[in-house]
Amino acid sequence: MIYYSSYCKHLVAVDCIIFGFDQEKINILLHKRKFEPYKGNWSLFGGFLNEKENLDAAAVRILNSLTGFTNIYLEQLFTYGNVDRDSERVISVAYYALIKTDQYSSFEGGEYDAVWFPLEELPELILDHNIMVNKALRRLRRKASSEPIGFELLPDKFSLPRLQRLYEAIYGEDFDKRNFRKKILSMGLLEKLNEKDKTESKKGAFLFRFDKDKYDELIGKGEGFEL
Amino acid sequence: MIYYSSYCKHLVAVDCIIFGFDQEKINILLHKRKFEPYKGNWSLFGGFLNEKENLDAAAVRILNSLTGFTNIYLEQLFTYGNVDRDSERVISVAYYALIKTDQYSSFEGGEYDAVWFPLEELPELILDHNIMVNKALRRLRRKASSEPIGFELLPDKFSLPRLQRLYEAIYGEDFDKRNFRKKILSMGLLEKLNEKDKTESKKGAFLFRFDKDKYDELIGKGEGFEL
DNA sequence: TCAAAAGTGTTAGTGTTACACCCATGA
DNA sequence: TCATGGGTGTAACACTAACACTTTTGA
Repeated sequence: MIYYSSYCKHLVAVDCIIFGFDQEKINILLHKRKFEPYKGNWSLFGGFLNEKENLDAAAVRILNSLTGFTNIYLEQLFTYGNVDRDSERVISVAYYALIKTDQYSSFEGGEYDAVWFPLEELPELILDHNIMVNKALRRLRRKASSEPIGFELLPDKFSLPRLQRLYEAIYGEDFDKRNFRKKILSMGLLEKLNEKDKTESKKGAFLFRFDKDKYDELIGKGEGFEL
Repeated sequence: MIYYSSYCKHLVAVDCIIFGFDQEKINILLHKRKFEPYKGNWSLFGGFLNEKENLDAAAVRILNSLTGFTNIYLEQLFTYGNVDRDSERVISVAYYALIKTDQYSSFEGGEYDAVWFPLEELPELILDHNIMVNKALRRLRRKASSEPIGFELLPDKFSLPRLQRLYEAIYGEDFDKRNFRKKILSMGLLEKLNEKDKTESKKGAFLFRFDKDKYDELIGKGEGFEL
């Protein structure tokens, strides 16, 4: 039985803000739009929702088809629904993604024609995409201090100096090395490995791994991640 | 010029979670659905997005047409887009609203056929509306501690005991009276009036008013509300 | 041997929590 | 006069922030 046929229907798009970390700063992946209108201008990765497709699934599909990424952290951000935000009336549901860039190293300039831009050097984007990026960044900052999403931007094994540089990049400020270690280790969520990362120093820095099981256990007890 | 005509269109709905505070507990306003499907079942207040209507405007319109409320706090919550969430494929953008219930006192049972339910006694709602309510409550809890949205649930003038009861209701736990006062007053955002509320005690409690100008000033300095 | 990054503890200060009594008033 | 809720200060404790030197090792 069809009940809602008298109501008007709308185009629904999904746009993805993709964050990556290159050991030094947070970057956003952009590409030049492939279709009209605004063809050739810098844009987030977006597409339209299909007829029998869950919203989250559309985000995964669009991300994969435009970048090749699979199995990445993806979270709904906000829905933009002003009538005049695009040349036609389109509702856009924005998602943001966190990429472990080490898994997609030789990426730039490849088949996907995507370019990483540092946060401070973003070009002008089409439509309201700059606004979306801003909101995504605020969300990333908030979430990174209350949930362990930062690890989604790092390889599975990482050194503490690298983790610290990540958080410094996210918040745009420097932290004290000793205080940072103390706090992050005191949560008991990092497993220290018997390996070192020697790419950044001669001495080498011990590698750690985020312990998801222990995190789930803490969540069960009403505790969790707090930086 | 029309570019997007080949893409499929979708029904887009707006659903509103309406919070109120009755001096004792947090309530949610519900009504029995007026149309098929699920007619007669408990439901949030919802409707469909019109053709040339901003998303926020639709939320305002729907809220007003179903409850008579005007000029209330309204914020986008989340967008629900699973294919099977309704009997037909409908994308629903959820909003939550905070009501100063004193402004709508003789409301229940009136022309709008709406009923306030305490949080702990919610009935089963249609579709994914219970999930929406849960998410709204989590959002309310998070926001109430970092932004002065609690005042949207109180009359313009309120006593500190009442403000405290509000926060206790939101978080479901009791706070120490002296610590609560100390913290909230130390922000310097409450203006003490020369009036007392004598409805709750013989002695009477001084009334305060939230000072929005001072809050905006603090925000400009990078500070703000933190409970 | 030296440059460059990794690793390590302590202290002062700040904020948080816990706690008990007097006050004002209407019934 | 007494029952009810309003209003007030302090001390222990926990957490945060500031700070400097030693270690390792490849070049």
